[in-house]
Amino acid sequence: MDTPDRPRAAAAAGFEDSPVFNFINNLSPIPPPKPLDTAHNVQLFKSSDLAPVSSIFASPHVNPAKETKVLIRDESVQLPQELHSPSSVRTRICPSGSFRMIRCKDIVSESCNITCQLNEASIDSSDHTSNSTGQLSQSIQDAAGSMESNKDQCGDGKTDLTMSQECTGLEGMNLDESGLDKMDSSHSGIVVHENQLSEQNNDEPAAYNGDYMITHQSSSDMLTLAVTSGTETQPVDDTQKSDDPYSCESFLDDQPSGYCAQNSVHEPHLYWTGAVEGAAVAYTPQTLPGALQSQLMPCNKLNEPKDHMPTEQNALPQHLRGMRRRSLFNEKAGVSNKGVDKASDHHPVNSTTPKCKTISGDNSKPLRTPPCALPGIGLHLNALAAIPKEKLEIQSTINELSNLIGPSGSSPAPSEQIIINDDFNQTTDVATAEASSQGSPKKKRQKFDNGDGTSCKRCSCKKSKCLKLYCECFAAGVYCSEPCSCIGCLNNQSHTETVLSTRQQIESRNPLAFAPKVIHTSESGLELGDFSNKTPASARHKRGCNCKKSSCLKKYCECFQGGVGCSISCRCEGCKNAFGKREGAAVLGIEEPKQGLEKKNVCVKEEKSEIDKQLVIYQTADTAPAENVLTTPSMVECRPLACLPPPSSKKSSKKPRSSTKLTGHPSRLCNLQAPPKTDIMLSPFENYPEMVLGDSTSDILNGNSSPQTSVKVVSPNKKRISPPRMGTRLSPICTIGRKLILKSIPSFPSLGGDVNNEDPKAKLPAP
DNA sequence: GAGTTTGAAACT
DNA sequence: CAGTTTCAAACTC
Repeated sequence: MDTPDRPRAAAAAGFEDSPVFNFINNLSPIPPPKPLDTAHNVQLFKSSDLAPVSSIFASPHVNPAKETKVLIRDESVQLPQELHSPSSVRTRICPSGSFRMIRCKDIVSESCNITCQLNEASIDSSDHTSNSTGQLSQSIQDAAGSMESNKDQCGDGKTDLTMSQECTGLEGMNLDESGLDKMDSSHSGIVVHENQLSEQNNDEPAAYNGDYMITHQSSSDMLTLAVTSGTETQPVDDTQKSDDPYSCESFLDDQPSGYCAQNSVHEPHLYWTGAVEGAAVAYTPQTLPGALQSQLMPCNKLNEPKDHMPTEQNALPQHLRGMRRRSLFNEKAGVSNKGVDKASDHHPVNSTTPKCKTISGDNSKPLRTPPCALPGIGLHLNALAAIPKEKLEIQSTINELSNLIGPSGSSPAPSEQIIINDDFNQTTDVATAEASSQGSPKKKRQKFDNGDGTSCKRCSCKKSKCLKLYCECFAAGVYCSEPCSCIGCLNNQSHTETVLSTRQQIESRNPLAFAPKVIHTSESGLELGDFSNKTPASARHKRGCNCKKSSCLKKYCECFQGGVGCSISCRCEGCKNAFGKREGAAVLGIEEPKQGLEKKNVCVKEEKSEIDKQLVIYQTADTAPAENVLTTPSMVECRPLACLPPPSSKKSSKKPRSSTKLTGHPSRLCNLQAPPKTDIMLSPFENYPEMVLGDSTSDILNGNSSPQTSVKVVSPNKKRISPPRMGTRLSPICTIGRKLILKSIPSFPSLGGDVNNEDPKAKLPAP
């Protein structure tokens, strides 16, 4: 299977001659994932192995569905983390259906969550562990076997447990992905691995990575499920996800049914679900970042180098690894923190979170979810930033490989990845910006934001008792923790019921209230797709901002804070959002603030220069910033597009946007807007996931099913992929990859069935 | 660290 | 649904 694929890819890419290609051939005997359609892969993967596809896709509403979707995407990205992060662990679904709160535990966990979720969703919602294990056991075993074999390859010499694990994990990841999304898997998987590796070993030679990747791919086909399962059930590595002392601490695992609230990551269901999802999103980027980053990174040239995991990590026990990841995630947030993060990076333990107590189980202030949680959107960025150049390079190499390989198997994935990357870039940009901005003094407030708001936050609530959206912690679906300086805080474990009830109330008012504010995913692509094929940045502000004085150049602006450009849905005035002006709206003639587009139009260019400057500053400030710069341009280009389709609009205020989009893109929008809340479980987050994943999935699906998507596929450049980014780094390769991918994409029928876009949610029965 | 600004969230 | 108030973060000094 694989070998042929690779060759194909290589051939397609014309890399046959390339040493890399040769190397790959040599290294990876194992066939890459089937060329199955990415979508199919996903389905296959899940359906056949894990759970019925229908379950996954079918029910957008249900967390599972969403999760699955998310997972799908995330998997590619996140999986790697899972591998690393034991803590990550699994999301548990609280039998009770209660919410699960995410604790700071770590971003890692989040990422894990994703995986877990996927697993759960696909496999079994009920008992992830037991079930998954049972089902997965075989796959796992297989995977293990393959992995071992791979390990050798991977090992290059470095067969550390971590490595092996990673390899396994990676493989698993890949496999999963392959199963799910080959598309992503190829790249993402690889990337992720690299990232992971990089994390562990910053210095890891590219070669190693390459090997790794290669193995990946090769093995990926086989192991797909196994890995996943491994991640959850197994701990193969870390596994233990929860087991990891660090990772989730008792919360995750221990949490009895009741509220899992404490459970950090895993259970995202309600309350937390959102957070989790968000996290996923956010993290995704991080995790994804691996893949994405790799792609993006290369393109963007993230500078951050060293932050990633120190070589030490290799030696580090799994636990530590988990920590690392966390730290990475945190990094994201931490990126903002910068210096600190960097330091932390080296030492996973520290790194992650001072704020988020990773380990401590203080009741007084529950751990917060690290940036993790949300992420949505944000965290990822950090991760990206954190990624060392080396990694980038590696990634590039990987990309090449992936391109070669990927194409054969999963074209779509790349596109998605790319998209994701874009998102990440944005996020990263934001993060970097934030970091730069936060710079020194503000650190007090530093939150580990993902952008989505999922990150670990510190609130200072005085009157809201941390039970309102004013409270970032609450909004992020995390309990307040020590870092918080809140007064009269009820957002803690001891008031779980109150928290949940409050949350429900808020959700009842606004189902998307807890959804990440910014969606990084490719949604835009879909949405954009509606408008036009050209989708620029994937990330979009869910609701849109209403900035008047900040010109969308400050954190006051959610869009800016989220690292995304303003969209049509925004009602901002004098928008100068460096990540993308609302200009598009103006162009579209959609909503323009009173001030008028004219101004914007006129000023836009000038502003751009300013923005660019800012971006540059950010970049300079942070290592990663380079991305920003790179991205910005793309962003700029994209902007208009981005503006076009606001991903989702909350039901509440911003009518026009949502309406417009909705009409245009019922499928996604519907999901977003009308979150199907069947249950509490469904919580807004569900929507979010859909949003996030949905994008990817939907996109994929759409590609298959809907012409729009197809369009996307056809013209990747326009849509998701932001040329600039691509160009920045990998350009050649990346582009090639894209092309290949794109070509392949059409083939994917995959999810279409599920996704179809239509509103899955309606279908979702709800668990 | 205190005070101001800002815009989202909440309320009417 | 629109307008106002409340709130806490973001920002400035």
